[in-house]
Amino acid sequence: MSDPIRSETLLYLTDEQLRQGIEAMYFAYRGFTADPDRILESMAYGRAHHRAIHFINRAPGTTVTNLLDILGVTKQSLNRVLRTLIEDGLVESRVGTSDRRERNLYLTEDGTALEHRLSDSQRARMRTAFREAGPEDVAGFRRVLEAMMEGEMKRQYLSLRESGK
Amino acid sequence: MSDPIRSETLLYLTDEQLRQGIEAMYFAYRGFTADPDRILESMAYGRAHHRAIHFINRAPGTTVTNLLDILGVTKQSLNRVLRTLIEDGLVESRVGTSDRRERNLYLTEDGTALEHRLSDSQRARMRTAFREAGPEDVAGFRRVLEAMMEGEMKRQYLSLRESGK
DNA sequence: CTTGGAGTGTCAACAAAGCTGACGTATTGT
DNA sequence: ACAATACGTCAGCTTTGTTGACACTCCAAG
Repeated sequence: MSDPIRSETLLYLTDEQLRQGIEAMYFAYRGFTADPDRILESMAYGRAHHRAIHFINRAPGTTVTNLLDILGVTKQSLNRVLRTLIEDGLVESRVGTSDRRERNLYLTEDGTALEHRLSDSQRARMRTAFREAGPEDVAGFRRVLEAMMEGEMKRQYLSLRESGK
Repeated sequence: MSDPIRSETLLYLTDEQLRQGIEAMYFAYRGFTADPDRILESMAYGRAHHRAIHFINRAPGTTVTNLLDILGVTKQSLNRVLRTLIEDGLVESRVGTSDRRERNLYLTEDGTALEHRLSDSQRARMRTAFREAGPEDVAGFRRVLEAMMEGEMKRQYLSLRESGK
């Protein structure tokens, strides 16, 4: 407290700084979801469909249980979303080869097309923000976000990150 | 493209890097809301109540219209939340002094107490993440988030930021 | 002083997306 | 043979968002 160096160093941890971080997170997340939301609302879909499509594309052949773990919702909730996507021909559900109780999920051609539209718009905003900020800031952005995740989610994030080529 | 320096510098803008940024945002936001959500679910409240309480605390005496602008919801939706908070004695709605059509919103003692519980838990996580990352990373985090906001929301964020002592 | 419009509150009806609980079926492994 | 697992589905409830309509208060301009 009386150490000027220490209090200087820790200025970024004041309640006011933390509050600004909280509000930044709130407003930025709204920007983050705004573009896909606009595309989705023109169809009969919502954010839940987007999340399912994203992670099926991310890990083709994933099982329903795996998707439930990643999304952290109940199977009833996921099933409602998944059913419409399958009915609309965006997602294909194939009986598992090794374990035939499982269903492996894949995007169809149409599903892939929608995924591209959605992720293109989201990446465009992310790219603009990243370019505006620069590589150093992006590294900091990533480190802070990773430190903010809960244990189990962080594990899943890192495992997706690792499988990402 | 054929310039090695340029392609080196722009490596952080590859689609894979952007996708990881998107997933980091998704998982981090869930961590970000997890603690307040746990507190709120024990009462009859949800995230919408939290947001109202946060911004009323942030700008005491704010009007309903101002709050609508910040939160980006319809007045019917906000009104439902606001009504329960007023009934439960957490928020006070005073008739405006200069313009008596307006309602100035304030937290009561109980409202302030709940605000503290909520923001304490959220700040604790933010503080841990900030400390884990360090001041440079936090600056980057903030700059990227600001670049990610939509125009109108960024305006509101900056104006809150400015009024923050 | 009247009148138009802004700020607010509220009613009804509806939708998206989460939840719990219960049950059925197919399949697997012990 | 039987218990456990993976999945699907029915029914019902909650929160939080949406439209549309209407009433009231009040300010300001004509």
